[in-house]
Amino acid sequence: MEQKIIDLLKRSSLSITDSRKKILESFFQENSALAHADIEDYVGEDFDRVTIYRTLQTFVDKGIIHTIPTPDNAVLYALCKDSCSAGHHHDNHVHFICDNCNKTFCLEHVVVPTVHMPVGFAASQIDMVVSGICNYCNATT
Amino acid sequence: MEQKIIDLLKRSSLSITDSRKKILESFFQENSALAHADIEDYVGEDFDRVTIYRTLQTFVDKGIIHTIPTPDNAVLYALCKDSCSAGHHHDNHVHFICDNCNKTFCLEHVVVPTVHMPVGFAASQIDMVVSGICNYCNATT
DNA sequence: AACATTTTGCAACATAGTTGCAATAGTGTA
DNA sequence: TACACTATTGCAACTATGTTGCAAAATGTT
Repeated sequence: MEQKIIDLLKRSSLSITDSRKKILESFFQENSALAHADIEDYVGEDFDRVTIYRTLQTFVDKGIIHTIPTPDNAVLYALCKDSCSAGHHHDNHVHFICDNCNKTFCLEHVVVPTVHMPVGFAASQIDMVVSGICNYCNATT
Repeated sequence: MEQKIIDLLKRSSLSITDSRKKILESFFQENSALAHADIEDYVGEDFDRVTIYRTLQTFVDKGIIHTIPTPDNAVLYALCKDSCSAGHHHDNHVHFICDNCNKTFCLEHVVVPTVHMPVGFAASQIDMVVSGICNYCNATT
């Protein structure tokens, strides 16, 4: 894990710092998308709030994570797949929010469908967020 | 307009107050979705910030307006069509955000497509937000 | 190890949204 | 129209979230 994280940082030409390692670790540890507050909880008192904001912004810029829009307007972040590179995200998959456990997942294999736009409208990006019950909650209740 | 607004409030069994009239007016006046700040600008100094928050919440509860999730996580509100009733929204249409003029529109006639969920996931609500260039901006540039 | 460059922490600030409570305005009834 | 009852509003205070400038500390390079 430690090595995987260091490799990822090097590949993105970022210097290896404690906060970056810890924050990336939180994403690999949890398998769902994380809110800023989740990360703050995970890293504990080790790092300043501001550092987390800046680190997340850096990761987004470098294509390591992407943001997810949610209906309740909380900012969520999730790891990008390897195909993402700096400034060129490929996160055209559907995001799923579980109403039960409240976790958010990337449905990597569910591609956002195209829709037919009215005359005059030109689409450049499409976000799709589905909410409901996730597979884990469905299996255990 | 005044009468249309009063009728709408009565139909929702809400008392007719100055702030409710003024805030509804802002939605009928502008044809796009509005952020809290837009409404604050529109009503000026007439009403307290808190009143606007509470009024918007009331309108959402009564099915007069609905919220729109946006990729940059600003809360937007737009008028519901008549088919919406209290606690039972039918806003299953696509929302469009113009990257040029920054306005958000309800594409009432573009229905959110269904997508095939992975095994174990049950979808209950789908939000779709498209960004690009709107018909007005495409026509004038 | 020494230096230049990044990154971090702190303080201060800005914006967004919430809550309790007293004052005010709106509604139905006589 | 006046009254009383209820709903709504404004104020103050508070929490949460996010940003910026600058000095101190850590990182990468030689």
